Amino acid sequence: MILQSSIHWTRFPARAHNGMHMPELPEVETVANGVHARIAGERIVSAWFSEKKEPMKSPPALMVQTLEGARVKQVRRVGKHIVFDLDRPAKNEITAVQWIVHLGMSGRLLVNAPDVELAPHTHAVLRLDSGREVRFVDPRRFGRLSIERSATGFTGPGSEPLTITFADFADLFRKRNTPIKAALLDQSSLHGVGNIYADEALFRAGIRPRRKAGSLTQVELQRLHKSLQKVLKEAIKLGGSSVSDYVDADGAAGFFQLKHRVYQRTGEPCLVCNTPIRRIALAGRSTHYCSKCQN
DNA sequence: AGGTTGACCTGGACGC
DNA sequence: TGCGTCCAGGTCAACC
Repeated sequence: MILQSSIHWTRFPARAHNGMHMPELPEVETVANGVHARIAGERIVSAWFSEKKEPMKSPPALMVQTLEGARVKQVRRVGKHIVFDLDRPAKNEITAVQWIVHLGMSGRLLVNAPDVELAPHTHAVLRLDSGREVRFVDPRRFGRLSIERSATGFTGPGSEPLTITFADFADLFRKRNTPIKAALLDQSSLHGVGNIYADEALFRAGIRPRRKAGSLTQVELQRLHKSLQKVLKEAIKLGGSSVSDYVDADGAAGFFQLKHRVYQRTGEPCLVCNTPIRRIALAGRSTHYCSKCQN
């Protein structure tokens, strides 16, 4: 629908939104793919970790011991985690060995030439045999770094939103008494969905964030399943267009917000019905919705 | 047991 | 300029 009079609307003080990091599923996938394209097949010559304890979920000594000498087979996304599948020199082990990176709220994973100055809040540096370095930078230190060793490999806390069947998706919400938005954010059922895409998927499905998950009808669940997968895939596709320099230059700034229909649009007119978008607090997060389009 | 709330951190925007 | 307040893409432990 074309909004003929859009230029007449008062622009709310559009909080200049530093859209530099967006570590939800589409962003994490973009980063993982970008790092994979740059370093797959390379060997890690040495590893260094900062003294800050917060981002270290495994002991730094264990991470150094595991990473040094290992070859990076693959870098991929699982939920909101970035998984480095490692090949180790003397592998007489049956278990998979992986380095797991979670970006938290402000984490960044960079591939830099060694002469590029270390950014403030750098907490990990892996030097590769090409001479380049993988660097983990995280001002807020909500990110997490760990080693995973298990027979099955890291599978994440929940189900993958992109591939889950409708039947399994519906089962996640059937008996739950929590608001649907809180249920979408619960990583142990569905992993990868964060605050932006929860709001955006609920808007596209026409469902209010505060509705009890268990109260959704079959039709509403179908709309939600479809909307969620669609919005995540669309975001990945858009992120993908800036993959070429994202890890070097955080070039994704301001990109996804072009597609936001409710997230951080408080007070601005709904793109469908012109009703001002509302903002409420739910599950400790700011939540945005249209009171007319979502029921 | 499932659901809810605050704590964990830094830094940028904004108001006075 | 400076200082206080609010806010941020995420989890968890500790409650009820």
